[in-house]
Amino acid sequence: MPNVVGGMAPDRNRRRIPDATVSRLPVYLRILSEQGDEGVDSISSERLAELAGVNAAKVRKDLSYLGSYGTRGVGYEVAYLVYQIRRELGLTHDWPVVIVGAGNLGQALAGYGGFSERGFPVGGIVDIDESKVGTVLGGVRVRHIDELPQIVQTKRVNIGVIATPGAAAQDAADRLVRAGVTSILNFAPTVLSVPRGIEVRKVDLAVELQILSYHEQRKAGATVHAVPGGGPRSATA
Amino acid sequence: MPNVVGGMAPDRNRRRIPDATVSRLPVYLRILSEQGDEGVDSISSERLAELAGVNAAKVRKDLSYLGSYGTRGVGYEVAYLVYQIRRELGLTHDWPVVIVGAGNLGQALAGYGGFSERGFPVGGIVDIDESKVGTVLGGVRVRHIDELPQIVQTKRVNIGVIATPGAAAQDAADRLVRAGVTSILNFAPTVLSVPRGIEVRKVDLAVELQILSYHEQRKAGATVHAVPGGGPRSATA
DNA sequence: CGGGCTTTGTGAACGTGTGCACGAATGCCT
DNA sequence: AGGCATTCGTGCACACGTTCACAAAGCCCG
Repeated sequence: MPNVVGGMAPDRNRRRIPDATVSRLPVYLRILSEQGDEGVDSISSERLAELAGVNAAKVRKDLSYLGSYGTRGVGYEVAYLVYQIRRELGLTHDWPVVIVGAGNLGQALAGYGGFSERGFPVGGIVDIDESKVGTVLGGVRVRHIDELPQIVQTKRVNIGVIATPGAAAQDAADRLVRAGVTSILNFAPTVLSVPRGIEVRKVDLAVELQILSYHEQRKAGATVHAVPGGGPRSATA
Repeated sequence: MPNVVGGMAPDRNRRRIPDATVSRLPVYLRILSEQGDEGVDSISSERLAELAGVNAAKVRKDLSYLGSYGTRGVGYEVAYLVYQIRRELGLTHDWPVVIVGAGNLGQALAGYGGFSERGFPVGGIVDIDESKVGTVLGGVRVRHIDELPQIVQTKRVNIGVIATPGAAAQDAADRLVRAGVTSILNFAPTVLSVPRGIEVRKVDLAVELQILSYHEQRKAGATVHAVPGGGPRSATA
């Protein structure tokens, strides 16, 4: 593991990478992979920044956390950067995921090929509804949620995806945690409560749309000056 | 309740709400709506914070931006807060959306009822593939992408949803902007370049999974204990 | 009616993230 | 070989976000 770079403290550098940086590394990775495929083998922070839609200094600072060095006056070697980022993100091997919920979203996720393609093969899909069990989605048979522990163990699954209705999400999370999953990607519009050490990320469609709505409303409000009924008419209690 | 805030500047309070706060308001709104449905009519910042999984002081500061005041010693009136947040987020009327891309994801989005339910009815779905045109998804007929301007105009659409493959996303964005859309929700793994004033939000499955992967990899590296399913079986370098 | 209890609203401290600006390192050209 | 152009790495200042801590404001009870 210590691929020592000279006399500097080797692993000391591998300490905490800021969250903001971690969330940008996948973007850099995708761009660098594309550039690599196109035959580009060296890239400057400025070019990468342009492609990623961020500031060049930010790119350099982000990359500096990797301990992966570029060459001054030249830039970064694309292949080496790709390797470093993949390594830091833990993408040197596959992470099978298990999907809970075989409804609309679960089906779409299972059918979406980009999952396994990017190193996250669907190790299983489960649903609580007996009538869904047995159907095949994206080449994977839907199994009953009670089989979750078994799936997680045999397939060495660390990541669970919750694609249930909101009301069922907490139960799904509990089951996932009990089965041994330590990271959860939650598509349900619910705040999950999980034990310490379990990583949860939320993708909430409604929240995103409502944020956009806020900005739209703001634009509209700036234009329209005299809004009829501008104040709260009554408490409506 | 004296909801008429006497001498204070009324609309002066409509200053910029911090981004971080805007992104939490939808969460508060959902929780408050649920609480309201359950008959709760007053709630403290502490309780709301617990349900939202955040700090109580943060809740109070967030709500203070609304200019909507609680009652000291008591808490916030649920119905009034709901009204205020909905108003601030621009949710007092519907925002029809148009979906670009009738593939796997587009179909799932169209079929997902929660869209219209939450005030974002699907005003149209378009695809560039002639063979998809005419099929019906979630009660909406797929039309050709060339009809985008017409759909946007007649349905008064401000928000576009990109559900295309990555390679087609920039073109979709360009078409949406040309058609008059000013907010975009992008599901494609691509950094979009859009004119100033166009709001873009990104939902990237791969990025989320890779962030989780990072944390998993980190855990595995820190605690190397031989629990089955606990760590990466081999580094596979 | 006043004291005590509760809970808000917010100033201030702290932590995180961003962007500039510049020294340092490297390659290239003469 | 030396100078020049380029680009990285990073110290620093600033902006933004979070959390604490406490005074102010209201309710309740005796």
